[in-house]
Amino acid sequence: MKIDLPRLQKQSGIIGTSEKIYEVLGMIAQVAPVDISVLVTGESGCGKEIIARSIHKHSKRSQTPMVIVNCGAIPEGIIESELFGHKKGSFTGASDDRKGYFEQANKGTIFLDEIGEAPLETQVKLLRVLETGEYMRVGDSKIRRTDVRVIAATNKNLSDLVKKNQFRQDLYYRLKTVNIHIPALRERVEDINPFVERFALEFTRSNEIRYRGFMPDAIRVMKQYDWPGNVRELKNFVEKIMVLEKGERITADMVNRELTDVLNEPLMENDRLPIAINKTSEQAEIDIILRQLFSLKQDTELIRAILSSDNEKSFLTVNPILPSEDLKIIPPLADPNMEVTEDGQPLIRDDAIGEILMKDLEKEAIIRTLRFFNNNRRKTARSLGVSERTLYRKIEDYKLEPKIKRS
Amino acid sequence: MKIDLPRLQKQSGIIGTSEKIYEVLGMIAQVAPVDISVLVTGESGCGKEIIARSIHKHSKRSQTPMVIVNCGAIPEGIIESELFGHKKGSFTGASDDRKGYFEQANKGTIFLDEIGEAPLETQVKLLRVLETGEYMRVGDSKIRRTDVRVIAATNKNLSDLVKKNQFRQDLYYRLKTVNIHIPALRERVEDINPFVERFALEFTRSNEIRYRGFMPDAIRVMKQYDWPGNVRELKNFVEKIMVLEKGERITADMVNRELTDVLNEPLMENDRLPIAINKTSEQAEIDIILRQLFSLKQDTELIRAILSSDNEKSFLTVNPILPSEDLKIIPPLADPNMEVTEDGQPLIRDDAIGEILMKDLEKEAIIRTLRFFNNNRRKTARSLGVSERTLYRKIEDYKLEPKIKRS
DNA sequence: TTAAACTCTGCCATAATGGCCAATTTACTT
DNA sequence: AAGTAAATTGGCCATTATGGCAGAGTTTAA
Repeated sequence: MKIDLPRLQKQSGIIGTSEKIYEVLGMIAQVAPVDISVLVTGESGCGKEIIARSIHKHSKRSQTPMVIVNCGAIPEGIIESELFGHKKGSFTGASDDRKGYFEQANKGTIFLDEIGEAPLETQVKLLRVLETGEYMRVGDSKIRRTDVRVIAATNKNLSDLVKKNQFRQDLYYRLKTVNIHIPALRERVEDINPFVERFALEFTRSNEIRYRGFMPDAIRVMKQYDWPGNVRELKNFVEKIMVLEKGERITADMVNRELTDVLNEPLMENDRLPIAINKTSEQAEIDIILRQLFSLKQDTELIRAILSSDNEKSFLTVNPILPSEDLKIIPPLADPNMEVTEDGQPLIRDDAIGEILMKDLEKEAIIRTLRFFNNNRRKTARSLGVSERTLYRKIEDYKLEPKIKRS
Repeated sequence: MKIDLPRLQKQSGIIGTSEKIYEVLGMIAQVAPVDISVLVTGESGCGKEIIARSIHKHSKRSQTPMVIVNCGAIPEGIIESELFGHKKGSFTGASDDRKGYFEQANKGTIFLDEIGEAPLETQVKLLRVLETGEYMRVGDSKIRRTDVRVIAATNKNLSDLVKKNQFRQDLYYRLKTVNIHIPALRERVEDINPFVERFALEFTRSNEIRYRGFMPDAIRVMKQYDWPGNVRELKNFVEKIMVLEKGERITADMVNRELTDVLNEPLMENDRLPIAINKTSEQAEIDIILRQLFSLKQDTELIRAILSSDNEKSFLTVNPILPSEDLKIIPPLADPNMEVTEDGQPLIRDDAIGEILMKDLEKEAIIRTLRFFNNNRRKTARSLGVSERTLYRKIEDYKLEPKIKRS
C-alpha cells in the first residue's frame, strides 16, 4: 500500500513544510500500514497525539476503534483495572465483568500517552500484552487475548528513566521498535508560517475577529523565540495576539511586546512536567476520590428515592460530602438547549461551515450513529432525538442502506 | 514416559540448534513428567515462560490448568491476597470468598515468574504451600490444601539475594530442587539464524512486508552483538529493520546502522537490580480506597441496572472514575464512500457521534453558518439548503438570536 | 443617491414527523 | 432447544413543519 505524502499530510492535519516534518510524514507512511509498535517522542505540545491518530488512520485498523489513554492522568491504584479490566467481585447476581481499555481496543489501536508515567508493576503487564496479546483482568487468572496495535508516546527521555530504574528496559526496547521523533518547533522554524496562517484562519472563523495578517518582521521575531511549549504555545500566542491587537495587522513591535511578557513570567517548573496541575499526584488522586464519592452519594440517594417513593421523581437536593473549594462541581447549565454550542467544543468541523447542506449533516449523522449502534435503529433514533418511524423514512428517502454496513 | 526431543522442540516452539539449547530440551524432557518443583533461570527476554509452558505441557498435569503469576507485577500489599485468596469481608450479600491463584491452580501447575520479587513474608507462605500444600486465605484461620506443581522463574541470581537477606534460603533450596538455566542469546549465537528466519517469516505473514533475507555478513554482525535483551530484543530488531529497510535484502551496513543506534545508548545493569517498589503508607491507603471505590461503583451500577430493568428509569448518570478527557475512544472512521467534502473527511466530530441530538447539530450549523456569513440570513439559508422562511422560524423556535452576535 | 440586496412576517398548500399498532424476526438467557 | 424480550418494519392518521410567495421596510455598496 503506497501512501501519497501530501494527501497524508492533508488528511492528518499535520502542518509544516520543513524537512524534518517531511521525515516524520515519511516515517508515518512507512510504519502505518505495518502492524508494529510505535513510540512517539517529542517535547510537550508537539502534537504526539496527532501523529498517533494519523498512524491509526492510515493503518489496516482504521475501520476499528482507537482508544487513547493518558497514563499520566490515571492514578496508580486503578491504572491496571482501567487498562486490563477486572473480574467482577463475588456480589450475588453480578453478570458482567469490567472491560479494560485493551479489551475495548481489540482489533484496533491503543494510544498510551505519557507512557513514562506508568507504574513499574503495570509496565510488566504492558510488556506481556505487547508481546503475546495476553493479559488478565485484575483479580482474575483467566488469560485473555487482545489483538491491539500499541502506539506509545512520551515527552521524557525513556532511556534516562531506564537508568534511574523508573522504566523497565525490556518494555523500553519493545516500545521503541520504531521511534518517531517529533522535532520541537524551534528546530523547524520555517513551519511557523503555515501554523500562523492556519491558527489565525481557524480563529477568525469561530470568533468575531478580523485577520489582517502578520508583518514579515513579526514572523521573523517569532522565529527567533524558543517556543518551549511548542505548537500548542504558538497556537495560544496567535489567538492571544489577535484578540489583544483587535484585528490590526500584527507588527514586530506587537509580537515583541507580547513575547516579552511571556519571557518575564517565571518559567514554572511544572510547565515541563507531565502533570499539568499544581498538585501532587496524591492530592490529585484524593480529588478524584472525593469527586467520585460525591457522585456515588448522588446515585445512592437517587436509588433510595426510587425505592421509597413512587411518584416524586424530581432530582434530590444534593448535600456535598465535603464543602471544599478544591472539589469542582460543574453545575447544570441553565439552558440545556444551549449546551452544545456553549461548552467550547463545536460538533461540526470548522471548515465544513459555509460549505455543506443541512441535509448532508443529517445524512452523516444518521449513517455514523447507526454504525455506532451496530445498526440498531431504535437506539439510533433515540440517540438522535427523532422518532423511529422518521428514521426509517430517512434511511429510505436518502437511500442510506448501502452505506450502513451490517455488523 | 520417553519423550522425543525433536517432537518436544516442535511442540514447544523452542527455537535453536545449539548444544546449549539441546541441553535445556533434555532437561525439560527429564523433569516434565515428574512432579517436582523447577526453577527456571536466565536473563530477561530468554523465554522463561516458554520453558515453563513446555514443562506443563509434557507433564501429567497437562490436562489441568496452568496459572501464570508475575510476582514482580503484584504490589506487596495485595500479593498474598492474590496468591492465597482472602476471606470475604463484611460486604452485604457477598456469598463467596475469594479464591487465590493457588486455589485456582489446584491439580495443575502454577508458574511464579520473577519469584525474586516476592516479599519475605510471602516467601514464608510460599514455602509452606510448596512443602505441604497447606495455606490459609488472608483473614481466615482455616487451613486449606492445594495440590499444585510449582515452577518458578527469575532473571536474578537468587543465591545473591539470599546473601543479602532478600530471599529466604529455605525457599531457595526448595525451589531449586531442579534448575533449568536458559543460556543468554550471546552464548548460543548459532541459534540466531533460525530465530531470524522464524521472526522474519512470521512478520511477513501478518504484514505487507517483503522478505528478501539477511546477507551472511549481516548475520555475522548480529552474532557479534551482545543482545542484552536476548531473544525478545532480537525479535524486535528483526521486525524493525524489515520495516525500515522496506523489504530490501538486509546488509551488514543496515544492521550496523541500526545496532549503532542501540549501542549508543548506554547498557544498563538495571535488569539485574531489584525493582524498587516503595509506596508510602498513604499511597497504599489511597490505593485501597480507590479499589473499594471502584467496587462500590460497580455495585451501584448493578443496582441501577436492576432498577432500570424494572422501571425503565434511566435518569441516573454513571460517571467514569476518570475524567472523560483522559480516555478517548475514537469510533471507526467514516465510510470513504461518503464523499461529502473533497478530501473525504467527515463533517461531524467523531466523539460527537452517539452523543448528540439532530437538533443540536442543526442549531450549531445555523449559528455558525450565520456567523460565517456575518449574520446574513439569506446567504445562510441558501448555504444550508433550507428556505429562508424556515431559517427565520428556526432562529425563533430555538431562540438563537442572542447567540448570533451582530457584526 | 439609488438600485440591489436584505430583513421580516403572514398566509396557504404540501410535505414531514411522531405516535400507535401489529406481524415478524432477532437476540439473549436459561 | 425453548421461551421471552427486544428489535425490525411499514401502514395509518393527526399534527407539525416546510417552502413558496408576497409585500413593507431597512440596509448596503457602488
